[in-house]
Order: sequence, then structure tokens, then C-alpha cells
Amino acid sequence: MSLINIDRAILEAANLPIIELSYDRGETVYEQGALAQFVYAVDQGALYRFRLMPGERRSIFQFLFPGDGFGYETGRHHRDTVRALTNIKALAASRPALLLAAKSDARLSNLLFSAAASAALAADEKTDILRVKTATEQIAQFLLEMEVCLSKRGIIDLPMSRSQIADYFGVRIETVSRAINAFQREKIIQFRDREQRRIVIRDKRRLQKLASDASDFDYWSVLKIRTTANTETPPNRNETHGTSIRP
Amino acid sequence: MSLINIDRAILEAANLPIIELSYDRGETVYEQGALAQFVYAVDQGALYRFRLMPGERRSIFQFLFPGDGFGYETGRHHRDTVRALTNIKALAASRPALLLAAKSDARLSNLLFSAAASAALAADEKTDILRVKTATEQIAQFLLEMEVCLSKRGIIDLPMSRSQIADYFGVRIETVSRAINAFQREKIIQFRDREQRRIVIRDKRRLQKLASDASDFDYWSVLKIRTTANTETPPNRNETHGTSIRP
DNA sequence: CGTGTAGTTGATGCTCCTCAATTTTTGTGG
DNA sequence: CCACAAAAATTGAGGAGCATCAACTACACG
Repeated sequence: MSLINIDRAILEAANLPIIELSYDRGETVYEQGALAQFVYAVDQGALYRFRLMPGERRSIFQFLFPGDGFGYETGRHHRDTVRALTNIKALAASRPALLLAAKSDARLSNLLFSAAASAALAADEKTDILRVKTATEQIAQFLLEMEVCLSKRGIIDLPMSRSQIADYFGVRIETVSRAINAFQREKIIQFRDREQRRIVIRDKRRLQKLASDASDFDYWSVLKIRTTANTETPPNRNETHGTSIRP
Repeated sequence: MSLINIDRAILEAANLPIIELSYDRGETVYEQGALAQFVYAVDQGALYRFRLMPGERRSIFQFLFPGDGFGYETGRHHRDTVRALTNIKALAASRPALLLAAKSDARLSNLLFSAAASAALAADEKTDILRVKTATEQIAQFLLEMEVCLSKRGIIDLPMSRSQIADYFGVRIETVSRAINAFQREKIIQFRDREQRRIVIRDKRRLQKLASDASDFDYWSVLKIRTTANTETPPNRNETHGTSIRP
């Protein structure tokens, strides 16, 4: 799900000239501050949408895959940058022309309303994930979503770096690395061809469990033994302490 | 800003029967799972929108103030509960009737699109706050926002409990309490009439600074001394590629 | 005058960040 | 193709921020 998912169907319903675009890996589709002249839909490949913050920080709002729309703004300027993770193809239509068409076309503006409403609810859901999930839970869920988006014959070829995943969740790159490698040590996932971005999910059930609640998973350490010195009954949130172990 | 801000102007533009409603403090406007029959706009008072999660957990998505809209769903059922924090007045209109009117009225459906698009962008912004801000930064910003929403002659009368603020940010109630009392000890805010929910901001400049970056603020302890051994230049994170446009 | 709710405060430990070092992968020019 | 440098990823040690548990105060309400 995407921020205001203006997809191919909407662009065609608008009956506007559609431009087909290609970008190479690393190229920028638009930059924050630029005039918002077009709305886009991903046709092939993957992109990411981000913003640079004061202090060298980068916040990645979204990874974009085929079918996702992007670039719509309520104001006149883009407030984030979109850049290609792979070679991509995209469709574009003029934003002013789209809005003009919507003014007199109730069916089109209803499609736009519907897309925007879905986007608002999806973004609302995402706040809940960021609110309470631990880093490991988030990364487990991320891998499951990536499998849906881009798995081919069971193999996930991540187009993004660890650093980009980190900036997507607002955690550090080391945290992402440790979580993914802990999954691998636990044989929940596996790397293919010795490539760190080529992943196979081996135990989906367990990964799903981790995505919803990682409290019984020994995240970080392979060695550390948890002091099980405790406590009668934790009122909320059951915690099975003490299952560690791994060579 | 609110999740799909269907406000008085939109309801009037739809030219539908509008119901005026009153609820007392603690009453529920609608409950999660109920049929989504109406859309609402706050007229007076304050409410909160939340969801109960497995394991006794409560996630508060939003506090609602006059002008905010709520209750719109893309599906047929409400996915969260809305409850009054104070005695409130609200407006309501039939959801099916609104959608029916929008089907043939391009002006109305454009208003709806515009409201939903704003909501989507606002929710997107909020993810960034949850992504990287510390608890103290978030609470500082919260107090500043509450001042805008409901300050009268400089006095903020918070309608929500510490526990509700905690569930809004996904932190513990003790963390909220410690942050607010640290602000008070530092004479950044002040309680009035010995009431813990009646607050005056005494040093807005400092609070704004804390909201954007609390790294030079001594959160928890009044005693602890921080080792300010600082760092030259944080290593790189550049991916210079493509073109840059600038207005 | 107990009982319940809201809020505060302190001690302790887990999760994740920070800094630092190392290894692995990728890209470039001879 | 290999040599080399740059970037990406991993790993470890130590510390900051917040959760958790527990005890306590203040106030409202029967």
C-alpha cells in the first residue's frame, strides 16, 4: 500500500496523456523542494521515498513497488525525494491536468478520494507498528512483506541496503544487521549464493510469530545467559525468559 | 489535523441532513467492529480514538478537537473506538448518503479527496515523529500542540490522563510522568492550582528546542553528569546520483 | 474512613544506540 | 584478470533511554 495510490487504472480513467519513463538504479525521479508537476505510478522495479533531515539524518518513508503510486502533493512542491533502487519503469501524468479532469468528472474524483482514503488508513495503521513493535518484530514483518512484494520461486532479492532498511524503521544499521543474522543463525532464514541481500525464508511460521511478538526470542546474543532469577507472575505480556543457546 | 477531516464545511456542502449529538465524558461514540453508518465532526470538547490490542494493550491513534472529523472508513465496519474525554458536541451525517451524494457531485467528491489527501500526508508526517524522536522530544512537542489546541489565557487544561498520553506515544506511564516532572523541575512548565493536568508553559523557546532535539537535556536525573566528549564528523552517508532541482 | 484511581518516584535490567574494529562485497583502473 | 580502494555489512563492548516492578502520595467518592 502506498501514499495516495494513483495507479494505472486511475490514470487511464482520467483519459490523460500518459508519459512512460525509465530511470537507472540510483537516479532521482524528483527531489524535495521541486515543483510537483506530475503524479507517478510504478510499472517495473523498486524505488524509495525519503527526506533528508537536519543532522545527516535520512528518513525513508516508503519503498515503492509495481502498482504503487507516488508524487501526489497537496501543496505545490514535493516534500520528499524519490530515487530508483533498481532500473525502473514508471508512468506519469500531469498533476494540474489530473486535478482539472477531476473537477468535472465525479467518477474520477471518487476514484481519487477512494485512493487517498485508503492511503490515510494505511498510514494510520503504520503508526501503530512504529509505536510499539521492537526492532526485531519490525524487521521480521518487513521480510514477510518483501516476500509478498518480490519473491520469485521462494527467493527474495532485496533491492535495498541494510542502511536503507535502518532508515525506514528509524533504527541503526547495526540493529538491522544483528536481527537479520540472528534469524539466520536460528535457521529462520537463509542467505543464497553467499549474497547478503538474497534471502530465503525457511520457517515462515516462526517468522510470523516473531513479527507479532518477539518476546520469546533471543535476539542479540548467542552467548549471553539471561538471569532467570525471577518473579512470580508478570501481569501483562508473558515473557519466557531464559531460552538462549546457540553455538 | 485529523484522519480524514470531514468537517462542517464538507457536511454542509453535501447538503444532507445533519444530526447534532451530545455525549458526556467517558461515553462511547462508536465501538470497534460496529457498522460504519455515520461520519462525524467535532463541534465542542475533546475525544480520543483508540484500539484495544491483544494483551491488555491499548493504542491511541488520535486526540480529537473541535474541527476534527472522524469515523470515515473504507470498509463497512469501524476499526477503532471513539470515546469522549469531556462532555462534547458533534455533528454526524449518514455515510452511505454522503457517498451517494459524492457519486454525482464532482465538487463534493473533490472536497472529500482533498480532505483525505491531507489526512494521508499528515499521517505520513506522523510516522516520522514516531520513527526517531525520543520520548521526551515527543512529549515536549505534545505539550506545544496542546497549547495550540486548547490553551486559554496561557493555561492548558489537559483533558487526557498520563496513561492516555502514554498509549498515544507507545511509552509507559512512568516515562510520561518523569518527562513532565522533569520539565517542571527545570522551570520549563508549571502546574497551576496544584492540578497535574493544568499546565502553563513558562519557557516556550526551551520547550521547542527540546521538541526538536533533546540531546542536550538532562532527562531523568537532575544530578547525572554527561560526558560531552564529542566527535568530529559522523561518517558518510551519501548517495549522490542524479540531478538536483531547486525552486 | 476505607477503597479506588491517578500520579509520582526509585531501583534494576533489557533493548537498542554509539563507537570502534574487522570482514566482505563492490567498483575501478592497470 | 588481479590489485586496490571504497562501500556495505558484520561483530563486539559499553552506555543511554526506556520498561518493568514496586512502593508510595494525593485526591475523589462512596
